[in-house]
Amino acid sequence: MQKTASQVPGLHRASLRKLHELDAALELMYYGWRGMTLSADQYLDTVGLSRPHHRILYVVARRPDISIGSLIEVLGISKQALNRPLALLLERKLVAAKRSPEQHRSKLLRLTAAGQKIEQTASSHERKVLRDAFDRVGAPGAAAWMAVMEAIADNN
Amino acid sequence: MQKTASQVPGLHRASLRKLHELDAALELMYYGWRGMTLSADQYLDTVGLSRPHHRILYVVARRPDISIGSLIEVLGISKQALNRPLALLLERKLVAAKRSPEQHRSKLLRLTAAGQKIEQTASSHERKVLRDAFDRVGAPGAAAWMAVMEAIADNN
DNA sequence: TCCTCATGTCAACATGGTTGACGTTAGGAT
DNA sequence: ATCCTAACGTCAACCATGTTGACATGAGGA
Repeated sequence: MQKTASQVPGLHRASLRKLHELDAALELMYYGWRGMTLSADQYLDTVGLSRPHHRILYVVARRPDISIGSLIEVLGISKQALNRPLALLLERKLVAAKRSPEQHRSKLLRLTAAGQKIEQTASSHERKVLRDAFDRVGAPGAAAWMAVMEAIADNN
Repeated sequence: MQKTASQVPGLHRASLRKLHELDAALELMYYGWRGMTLSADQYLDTVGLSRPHHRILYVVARRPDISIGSLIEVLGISKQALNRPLALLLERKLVAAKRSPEQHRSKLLRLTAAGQKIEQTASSHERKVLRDAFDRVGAPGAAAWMAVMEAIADNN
């Protein structure tokens, strides 16, 4: 025994001594990311996909007819890195590619019905975690959370 | 040209159509994590370390005399995965290991002065991002952020 | 003495990324 | 018509971070 910690180590919020006032917040960012993506990742695993596939599905769902080049730019990865996960999505017909009639150079990507379903299911797992948390603190708390996250995200 | 997006793709907050009310929040979690860790990762890179090394330094700083086994448990990785980054930290004398006099089986880990310095610098980069964000929304906003993140983290 | 715990270490593998190089295809300009 | 170039495809080599499995070592405890 002597497993005082969690059964799922690494997802457990370890009790570490706080050396600075903001250490708790720092750790919350880490565990928050984990907490939001955990159930979605578990679902994705059941359909043989993972986070990079979900990232592609998420973006394509919100930018129908996006080109490969734009997708690379939005995701911030190289075309070679995009190649494998996207090829799988195309092969499994979760994403469809067509060449536009006029701009025949570019490939335009769209989700198929099956792809939409998986994207919605995976993303809704993440949204549910957020919704439950927001419900607990009310609209003002949620707005404050958004404001803080925007400040952090735009840090650069 | 035609680079309407960022110079550092992937760190840029892409403008995606919002299919759901919580899409913005979902994306903020992603970009928030990036925003918090970006400058720390850049600093770590200058000293030849990366995120896993920082994770080790962070935990050991807050649990002096932690054993290898406990460290593995807190980090949630296998001993083999811990081995390489920890070996580097030991070799570079950022972490010191001693066997305890009574519990001679376990190795006890501590940061050296050099290790402490690097840990503090890296972590303070992350804390600065948080502090600036909290300053912008005030104490109540910061408290609300913490409450939401706790709810998300404890989702499981 | 022997079992077991804590640790170390090797090998094989998966995943998600990188750079570099090169090929194809099709518009657009001269 | 020809050539340049943009958008995409693809191969190879590599790196970092993780995984399991197997096995070795060293020291306490029964």
